[in-house]
Amino acid sequence: MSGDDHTSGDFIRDIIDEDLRLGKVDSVVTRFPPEPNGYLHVGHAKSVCLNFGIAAQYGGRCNLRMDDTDPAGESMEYVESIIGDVKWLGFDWGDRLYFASDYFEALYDFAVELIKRGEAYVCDLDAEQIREYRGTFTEPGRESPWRNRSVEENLDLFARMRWGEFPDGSRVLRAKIDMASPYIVMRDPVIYRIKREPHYRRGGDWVIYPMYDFAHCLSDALEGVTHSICTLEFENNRPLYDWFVERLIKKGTRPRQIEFARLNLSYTVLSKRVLIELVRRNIVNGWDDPRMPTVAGMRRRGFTPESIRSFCAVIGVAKNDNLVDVSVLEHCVRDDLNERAPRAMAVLRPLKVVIENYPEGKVEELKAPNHPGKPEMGTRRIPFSKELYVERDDFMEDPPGKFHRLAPGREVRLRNAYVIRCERAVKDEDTGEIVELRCTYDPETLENPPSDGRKIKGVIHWVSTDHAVAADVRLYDRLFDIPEPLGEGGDFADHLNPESLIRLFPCFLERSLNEAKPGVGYQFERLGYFCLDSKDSKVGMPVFNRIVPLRDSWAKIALKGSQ
RNA sequence: UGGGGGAUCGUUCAAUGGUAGGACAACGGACUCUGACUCCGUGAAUAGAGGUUCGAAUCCUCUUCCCCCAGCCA
Repeated sequence: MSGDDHTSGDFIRDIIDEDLRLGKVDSVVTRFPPEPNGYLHVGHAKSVCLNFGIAAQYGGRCNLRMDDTDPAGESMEYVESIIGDVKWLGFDWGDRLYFASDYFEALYDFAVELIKRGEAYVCDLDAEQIREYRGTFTEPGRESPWRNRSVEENLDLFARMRWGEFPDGSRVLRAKIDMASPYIVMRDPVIYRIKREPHYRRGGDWVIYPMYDFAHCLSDALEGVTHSICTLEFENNRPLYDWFVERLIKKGTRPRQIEFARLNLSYTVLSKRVLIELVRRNIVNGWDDPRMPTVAGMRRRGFTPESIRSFCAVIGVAKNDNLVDVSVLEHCVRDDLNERAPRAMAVLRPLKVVIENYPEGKVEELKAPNHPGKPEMGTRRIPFSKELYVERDDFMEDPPGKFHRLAPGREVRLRNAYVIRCERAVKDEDTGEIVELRCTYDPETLENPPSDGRKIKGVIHWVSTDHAVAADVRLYDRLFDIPEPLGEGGDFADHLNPESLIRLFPCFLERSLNEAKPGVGYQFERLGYFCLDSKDSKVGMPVFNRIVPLRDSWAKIALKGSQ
């Protein structure tokens, strides 16, 4: 099942249903409002699916808005990556790509209005003083000595702030609310600061920038957003959100903020700060490293947009803090790929096999289905010859009873080909390493079970040595080796999984994989899902990423046996 | 510590006064030219204590635990 369209009610949809029923709103408008100072990750994907999913379900609209009110760290590179990622996830915002930075003039006017109402003032306290005046959780704050400037003076000062008369940090505009409020955010919050940092879109147009609490709610209102969905940490800010909106928005439906719990995923991190650090410290190879939980990383890894949407639907939406196990994500990826991925054979850790009774120089083109459950996906031809590669793991010199693979004297089915019997293993005289298997085949067993009725339990994959395509294969695993790398203090870097990337070379792929395209997942039978790497593949030297391994119940059995 | 939120199988989401259910994970079995997929089955939860009610995860009271807020970040 790869359906991501089951949108059974969550508490947000309940609220919307109620707002609709009571006539509070007559249509639904949402928005996805990233700040372009980093790449989107799977946590953002949850929000994207929520916002766009709700808009689609209610026949409404969802805007894509860059929340670019702090020029430090923001860039066009991030804007472009965000646009590409949301699009790739399968969502469409029509012509409604908006930028908070396009609202700077309107926002400035709102601030002026607030000053005129006597509800905002220019404060000359510096950052440290403002903090001291703010009070603590248990003690109320004190009023700024600049709190009661006249409207005229505030108007004049704010205009001069805008035109660059004052140095950075020397003054701020504050809302005049309540220095004793138990909501810290209501204690005369700063709404404009002076910051001479060029804006990636506005250049040096502005030296003052609005703060989130001021800009976000008003941007929502300007866009006609009805339901402003954000994460739980903004719950404390909701009174301030409403305070601005009530005062400054007179017409139309006022936006309503609803908070939900952000996604946490085990064995990885979804903190923008940490993700940036992983990139900067070269712990990973860029934002799109296939181990990254970024949308770009998952895309390069080979995850499908359908699987990510399905994941977002399956995990649900609530207000509980959560830590979703990555196995859920992996399940969604397998579930989708199992349906769509063509099958192929590839040997990752090759061991040579010589079929002693197979004619020298003979090549048969054997027929293989591209998907055992879907005949409509067709068949392909696979060359078979006297010399093959099989997986080293598929041979044991002295195997336990439950091992259904090759061992001296044992028979297995070669997938899509013959039953072979291992006669002996050839070892390197010096090292004792097994370098080759000598086998015989049963010519009657192509597309047939053995005629004498003997049961062949094992089936292994293989590739003809002369026809194989050499490739570089990268096995990816979780980035961290503990479920919560940011759990109890310490450095997350101490918990990196040393096996998060394993490079295998040379691996041998069946010939048909020469036609593989990046982004298209293949199932390498008995191994997992793989796709051609979009960046590092070269003509003549393909690079394949392992998207996710197949479930491996033998590994469990083997593990138990060894314990 | 003031305030804002939250507690349901191992994890996650449901149940909106009427049989606590699904998914993932785990375990057992069947099937199998992928030890995959699929199918069948098993175990597994209402934070605690009181109260209201014929009946409480749900309503009330108290308690406990967890998260968030004292950036001129978002």
